[in-house]
Amino acid sequence: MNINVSPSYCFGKKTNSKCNFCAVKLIAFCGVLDDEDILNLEAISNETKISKGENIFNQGDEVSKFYNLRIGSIKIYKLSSDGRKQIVGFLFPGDFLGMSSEEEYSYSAEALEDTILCSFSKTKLENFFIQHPIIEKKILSITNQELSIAQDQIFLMGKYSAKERVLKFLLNISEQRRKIGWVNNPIKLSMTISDVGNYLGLTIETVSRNLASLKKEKIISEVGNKNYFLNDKDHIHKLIET
Amino acid sequence: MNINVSPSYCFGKKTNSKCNFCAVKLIAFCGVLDDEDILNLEAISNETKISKGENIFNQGDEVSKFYNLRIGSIKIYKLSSDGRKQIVGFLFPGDFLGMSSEEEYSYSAEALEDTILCSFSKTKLENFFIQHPIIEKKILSITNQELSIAQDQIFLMGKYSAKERVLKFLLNISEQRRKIGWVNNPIKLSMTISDVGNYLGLTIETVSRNLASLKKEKIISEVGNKNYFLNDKDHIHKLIET
DNA sequence: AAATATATTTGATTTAAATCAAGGAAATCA
DNA sequence: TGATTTCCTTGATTTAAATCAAATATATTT
Repeated sequence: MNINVSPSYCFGKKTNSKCNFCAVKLIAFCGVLDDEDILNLEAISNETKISKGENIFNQGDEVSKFYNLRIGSIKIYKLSSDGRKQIVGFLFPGDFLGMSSEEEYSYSAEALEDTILCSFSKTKLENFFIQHPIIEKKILSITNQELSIAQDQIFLMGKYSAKERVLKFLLNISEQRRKIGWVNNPIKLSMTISDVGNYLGLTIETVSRNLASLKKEKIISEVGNKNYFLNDKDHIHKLIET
Repeated sequence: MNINVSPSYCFGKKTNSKCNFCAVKLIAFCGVLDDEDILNLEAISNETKISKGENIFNQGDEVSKFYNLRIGSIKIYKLSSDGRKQIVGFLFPGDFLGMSSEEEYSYSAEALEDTILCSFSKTKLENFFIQHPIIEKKILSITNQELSIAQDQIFLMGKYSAKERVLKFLLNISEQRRKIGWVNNPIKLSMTISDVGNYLGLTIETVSRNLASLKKEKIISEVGNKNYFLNDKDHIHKLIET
């Protein structure tokens, strides 16, 4: 006998709430809200689907919406007027994006795979912040975390060798997966080697060569295309001092 | 006849307020408060003097205080366990520091010259935030600005040549001086060339050589020790696309 | 003001990673 | 399914910046 527990058969307040069944509920900014407030937040949220390769917004566009990444992954990058491009971060389920200190988005955001986001009108979410200071506090905490990650990236680019950068990148992805409760070894990469290189301040060739060399040294294994297994995490952590 | 306008001879509410005579009042986080609230903030603030070369706090220390830089300048840096050091930012009058997403400071802060800060107990300032949401909003805006600056630095380290980095650094310092209403050309540097190199991901020698080459090309002039004049800002902006 | 220490410049040489080049593997499309 | 495009790997060569080395300038201490 099967007991049907699908949302439409449930009774009570939560019946119509998508948020209560959301996979990233506990790790996203909205996770600090109680059931009642989350319904109020849901009332001002929309679902946005973005196909692989499409942009969510572009650097310089007026900030009109904030987003929460639900399914998929995103690269955020900056462009200079002479056409140089630098990826400044990768975003994964649960991550918040779109906030800026300026009126315009300070970077572009592109989906690395078919992606689903919650979108919020900037003004509506800012009003929600006023009614729910706990959310603004959470956003501040998230922004401080992002700042810390960016500073770690500055460290990496200033002080790490190519091989250390590649290995640290794999460790970071693994750690991120662990944080959101996913399998964190092996890790299947959603970005291209070209994206990895761009992010790490290296060329494609250098990343490829260093991945090859890490495989040869049995520090990592490739267990399927762009699916990497970190063989001895303790040993790897000793290779990369933090 | 002289009219004495020194604080102690003034009448009314503002008489005992140091904040009302503070040089960075308008550019610092506290600038969003009205005269009454600024007195309440002053009540929980203390003055901290730090000598050149001394640390305000160290990476890993428990966060107990937040600071606002009043006079002087600061370098913030990260250390790895194997002793590598990377400067991740320079701070100037009006800048806020000490906030972290963790319980510990995520970087160390050292005074580049004799420095005076306003210090606030973490808990007292956090309580003040609850009473004055406008302040927390301002701090969020400042943190987003810092994040943007960090992302620009990632761009610089990933895509700029040594000469571009050095020139961009001088432009950034000049722009920062303009923002706080200081003379922004020439600019006297408070940090060593070694600090500049560390921050830019270059060696001392490379910075020195590139400064020499910029001088030879008449793009900049040194008008006193570590005091640089940017000769044609429009031209320089064309050299560094943003 | 001299002595010492620290910071900066300039030159010679090395090197890690970039660039140039070409073949092979995946992914996407018709 | 095969064709086409995009992505990745590996090798040869170049190069920008690091390293090594030594002299000079500036700052600090006695």
